Amino acid sequence: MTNVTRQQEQSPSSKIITAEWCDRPSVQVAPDLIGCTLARQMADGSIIDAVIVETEAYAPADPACHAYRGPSKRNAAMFGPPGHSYVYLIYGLYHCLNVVTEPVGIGSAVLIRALALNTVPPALDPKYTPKPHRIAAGPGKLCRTLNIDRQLDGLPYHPDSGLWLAHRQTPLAATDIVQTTRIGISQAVEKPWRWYLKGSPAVSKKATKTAVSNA
DNA sequence: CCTCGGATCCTT
DNA sequence: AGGATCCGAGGT
Repeated sequence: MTNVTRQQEQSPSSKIITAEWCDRPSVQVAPDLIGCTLARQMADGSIIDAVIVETEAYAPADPACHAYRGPSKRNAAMFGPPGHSYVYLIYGLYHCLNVVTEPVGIGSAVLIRALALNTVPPALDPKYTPKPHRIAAGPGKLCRTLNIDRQLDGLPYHPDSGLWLAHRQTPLAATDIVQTTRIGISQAVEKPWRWYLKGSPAVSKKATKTAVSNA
């Protein structure tokens, strides 16, 4: 914890993202998160921080959204306060990390799909890292790299949680963000609710392949 | 209960 | 194109 405090003092330009900032529709928050920082304090106390380079929005009336059919044990965090996490298990072996948006009672969130790491974690199995810049290029991969699982479900994004968000340190032009359709879903496939940082080598594989729009 | 399939990823 | 591997949702 003292490490975290010191780190914040050293980087006054990295302003923490608040719950209020996340209290908007997910389709607004998702593109705004591109270029922002996700930070994670690991078990050994070290801090990994990374630039968010790919996001997807999931909305209350969206059939692809886990909250579409109302609250359940799994998706409870989506109906909780904005600026908290929603972490779930997918395909029995990967986890996915979301930022909850909109007020309590409204089920919406932004899926973090890919990160460009500023610091490379020391003890990561080399067999998972043939290419260092792709270590977090996908929603399941980034959770594996940052050691994120359901223990972190429903926590506020805050240094005290060991997981937090910070605003962009430099402005990003709208033309640097590409908007396309979402990945891996079978419902509402036409909604253009995926955004990624143009030219980033860390966007997920399918995203690079499917890349269209903007120019 | 039982079955189906999923906001994935890696290997054939 | 298929397997790993768990569990929630929805129907019987």
